[in-house]
Amino acid sequence: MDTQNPAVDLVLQSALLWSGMIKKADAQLSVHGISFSEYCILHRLAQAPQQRLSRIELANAVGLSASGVTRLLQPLEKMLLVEKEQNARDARVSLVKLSDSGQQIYRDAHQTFGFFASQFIAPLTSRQQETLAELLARL
Amino acid sequence: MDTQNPAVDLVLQSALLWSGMIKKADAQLSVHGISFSEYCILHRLAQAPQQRLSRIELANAVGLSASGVTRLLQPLEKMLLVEKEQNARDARVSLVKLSDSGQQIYRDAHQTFGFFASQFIAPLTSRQQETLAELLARL
DNA sequence: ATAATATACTTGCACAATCAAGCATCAATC
DNA sequence: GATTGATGCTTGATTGTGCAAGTATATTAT
Repeated sequence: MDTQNPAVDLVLQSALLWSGMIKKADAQLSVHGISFSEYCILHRLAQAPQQRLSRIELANAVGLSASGVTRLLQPLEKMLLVEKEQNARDARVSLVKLSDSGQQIYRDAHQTFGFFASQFIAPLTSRQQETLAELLARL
Repeated sequence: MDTQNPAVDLVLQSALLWSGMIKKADAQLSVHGISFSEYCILHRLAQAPQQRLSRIELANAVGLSASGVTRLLQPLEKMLLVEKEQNARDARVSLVKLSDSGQQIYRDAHQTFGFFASQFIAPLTSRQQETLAELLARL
């Protein structure tokens, strides 16, 4: 892992690292019956003001396209982890709300993922973890 | 972007950041007619000893499955950017070699990507870029 | 009020990537 | 030297995701 351009190496190294991370996370989360993307959705919803977000907000929050979110939500709705609601002010938006069972699944999955994430960054000291977070936040 | 578990936030933030990066890189590289994954393949080949790697080595280098590499190489072979060779010692392995035109395309794409990567990490000072690379290398 | 534009989705189609299964070849053991 | 197991790769079926186009609603300009 070394060449002419250090910026290229840094970026390629990172892409490889995080694609591997997602695969491992997927494996861990599969015991809860959800994928990494689905976990991201639940996580954002759980953090949101009323456990409620529009599909577009969700798309931005998890880095997917609008259609990606539409399709990702279909199974979650069928599993009843998530409910569809309307926005009184704007009939275009279709709000997504975390259901009670959704919250339960999320709590379990969050513990699994939290443990995984901690292990993943464990090679760094707390100090280094902070530094990393700060540096990434600037990009 | 803030919750209970800093490890979770760090990891989710990173995943989002790098998935966005790949999309932007794809857009930049499209002027050369190749995707980010294809650029990664060409890049690894260009760096390799004889511009030659087995498909498995390639898969590990770019973080894809073996079948992913097989399918990714098909268009590259048709475009004649890459050639199939045999390994005298082991008839199972099918080596991939960067062709002359492949090198040409790679050089162009590499310039584009190098510029993009530099811009991408430009918000950090050189010192910070080094720190980031070191931290990521530990993960 | 009407028209023009923009936003929030959804759907059809295409493509990328995976896994599981299979084939060919090599390596190790008996 | 035959069998057993591992490795390298390809193919079929499936899944995830995106883009382009379409619909419905909202907003802005006229």
